[in-house]
Amino acid sequence: MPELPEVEVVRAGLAPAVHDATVASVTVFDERSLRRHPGPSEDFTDRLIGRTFTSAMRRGKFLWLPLKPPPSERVLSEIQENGATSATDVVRHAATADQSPEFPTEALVVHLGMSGQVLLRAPGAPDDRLTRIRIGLSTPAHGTLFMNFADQRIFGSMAIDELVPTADGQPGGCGSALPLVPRSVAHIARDPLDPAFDDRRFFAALTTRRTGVKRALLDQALISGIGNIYADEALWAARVHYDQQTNTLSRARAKLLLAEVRAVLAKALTEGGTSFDAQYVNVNGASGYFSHSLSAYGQQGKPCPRCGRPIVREQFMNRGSHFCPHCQRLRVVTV
DNA sequence: CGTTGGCCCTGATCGC
DNA sequence: TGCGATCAGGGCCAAC
Repeated sequence: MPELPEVEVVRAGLAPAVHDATVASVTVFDERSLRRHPGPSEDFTDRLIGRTFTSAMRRGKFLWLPLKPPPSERVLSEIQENGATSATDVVRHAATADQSPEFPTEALVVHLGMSGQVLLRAPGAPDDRLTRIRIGLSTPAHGTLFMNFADQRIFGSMAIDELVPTADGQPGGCGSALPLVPRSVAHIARDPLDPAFDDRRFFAALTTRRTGVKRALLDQALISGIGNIYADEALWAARVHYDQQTNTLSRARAKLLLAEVRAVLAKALTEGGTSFDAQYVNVNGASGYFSHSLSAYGQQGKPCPRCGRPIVREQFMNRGSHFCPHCQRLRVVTV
C-alpha cells in the first residue's frame, strides 16, 4: 500500500546511493515483475548493464531513475583500443572521455504496486525474501551495493522507458529539475505536493466530473499519489462522504479537501511513511509507519476521534472505505 | 468520450 | 498439523 509518502521515503533514501552509480549486474528472478517492460528480460538486462543513474525522481506513486546516455561510438572505439576489464570500467572511461552534457533519454521506471520494496544491501547481506529483481551497483559513495526489488503480490514492476518532455516545461517530478518524464508516466497527473500542481484545474475538473469524490481522489490522471489509506484519512478530516458527487462539492469544501489531502500526505511524510504488516519497508529495510495515528482507515468499530461514534467500513470500488457516518454524511444536492 | 467494473497476483492469516 | 478459504488493492483496459 505504498502511497506518495512511502514512495517519497524510498526515493529520498535511494537518491544519494544511485547518484552516479553504475549498473554492474542485473538478475531477474521473476519475469512477471517486468510486465511493463517492452521486451524480454534479456532486453531489460542488456539495456541496463554498464549504464549510470543520475538521480531518483518521483511523481505520485511512480519512481524513476534517469540513465545517462550510453557512451558514444567514439568512446566505445577508444575503449576497444585501450581495453576495459568490466562494465564499470567502460562507463568510468566514458564519463571522463565523453563530456557530452546530453540529457538522459531513458530511465528505469519503478512502481511498487501493492507490496513492492526497494532495498539497498551491502555485498554478502542475507537475501531478502520475495526478491524478484536484483541490480548490482558500483557507487562512488558506498562502493558495491545491491538494489533488491522485492514484491509479494507482483503488482509492482520495473521497466526501462523513454523520457519525454513535460507538457508544461516544469520538472518531471520530485527529485530533480529535469523537465522530463517517462512516457508511461506522462498521463499521470502531478501530485498535490508538486509545486507545479494546478489547484484551479483540479477544482474545475471536480465540477465537470460526474462521479464520487473518493473515486476522483484515487484517479491518478486527475491527482496522483493518493491511495486508499490517505483518501479515507483526507475525506475524514474534511468531513466528506466518499460517495459525495464531485460536482456537488462547494468550492470551499473542495478547497478544504485539497488542503486536508496535503496535510495528511505531509504528516505521513514527516513521520517516514505509513506501513502495515511489514508489507511496506523503507529503502534500508526498516518498517516505518504510524498506523496508530490513523483516524479512519482500519479503524472500523473504534470511536471516531472527533465525535466518538463508531467508524464504519463499507465496500466501495472493490476496496474498503472507512468513514464516520455521523461526521461524513452523504449530502444530496439538487444542482 | 467519460465513467465504471473486472481482473491481475500471492503470502499471511484464520478457522476447522 | 494441515489445508482450504479469505483478504489486501493500484493500475490498466474493455465495455457500456
